[in-house]
Amino acid sequence: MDIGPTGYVVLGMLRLGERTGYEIKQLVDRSTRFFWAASYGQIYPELKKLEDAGLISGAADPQGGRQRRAYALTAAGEQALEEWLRDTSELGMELRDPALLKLFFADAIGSEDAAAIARAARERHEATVAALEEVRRTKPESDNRMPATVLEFGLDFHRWCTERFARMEQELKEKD
Amino acid sequence: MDIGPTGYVVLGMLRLGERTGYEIKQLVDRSTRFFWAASYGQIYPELKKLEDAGLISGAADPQGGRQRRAYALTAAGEQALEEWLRDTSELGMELRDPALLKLFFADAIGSEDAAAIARAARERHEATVAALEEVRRTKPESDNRMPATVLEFGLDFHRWCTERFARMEQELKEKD
DNA sequence: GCCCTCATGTAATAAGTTACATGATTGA
DNA sequence: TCAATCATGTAACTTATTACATGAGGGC
Repeated sequence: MDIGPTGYVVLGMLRLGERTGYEIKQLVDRSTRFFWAASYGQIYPELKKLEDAGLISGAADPQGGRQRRAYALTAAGEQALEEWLRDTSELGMELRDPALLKLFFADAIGSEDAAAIARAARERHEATVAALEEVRRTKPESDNRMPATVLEFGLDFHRWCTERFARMEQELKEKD
Repeated sequence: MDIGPTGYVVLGMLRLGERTGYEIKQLVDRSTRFFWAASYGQIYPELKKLEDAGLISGAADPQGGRQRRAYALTAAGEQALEEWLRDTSELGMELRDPALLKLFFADAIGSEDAAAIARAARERHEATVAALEEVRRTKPESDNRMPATVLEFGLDFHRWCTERFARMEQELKEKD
């Protein structure tokens, strides 16, 4: 059996402590989402698969009449996670940006319209910066420092994009 | 019927002149690939779909006994392309980076191993910069300036990533 | 003769999103 | 009481990749 990156997201989140599928989704949404998203449609089946493989173990943990199943990393799961972390052979960043795609073809429209694409892209990155700053503001303390390190990378990344798109916007307006 | 971004890639490539599916794939691989990839498995079915919708028109154009079908943009196709280009409502950049994902969980491994992830990521971006510089070097002349504008963005982008990952690598090594 | 490029296409598979169904608890 | 949140799960769908099959032309 082989685990995809999304499986390791689950493993990684469980390394920080026992969690339910629901909690994993919450965590993903305010942390890895910006460079690796995951939906319920992936998380729940993945939990089942990982348990079958013995990498995690789940236990019913109802709160009142509300059903709840919390999972914990097994020793095998911890080992699988660490092995994956140490493998640097597949680290290709994948970018999908409809804004760059439209700009690529934007000779078909006026440079004012092209500038509007750059402006909209800039605004999106500004919004992401604001969202990440909010995440940083409300982040719980922890002895794990890497999440914060990656968060700073994300902030710098979207700030850079903001500025670069702003520059492109200006250049497109000038060449009118 | 609605067209996805990949359909517009086809439309956009055809706006530059008559092309076969094979040629579109070549073009994509040395231009939009860095922010929007497309495989034969998408391109050929998409060509059929777009022709059925009347946005492009194909004509058999065999070279000797070698079969060949060249497509051209119709007036309706040109209009559809321009409408899509002017719509700035869906410009969300999607990033998927296994390197950032691993770094996020890298508290589970030593900071030397974490630094190795950052180093590998940096090397990948360096390779991409080299690839893009090669593309720039061998680019044909054209009156369309936007492809070059986007290429410069891509170069700056991967250069920035190179430096930022290098910085992270250093910081991880220092905090040993 | 053989390999590479040109050229078209499909089938199987993988990956992921969206929408829905279900139901309990909590707080206003 | 009503909305929001907690909680689990699946089915349908979309999107895209990989691998394969097929075959002609050009250059060594």
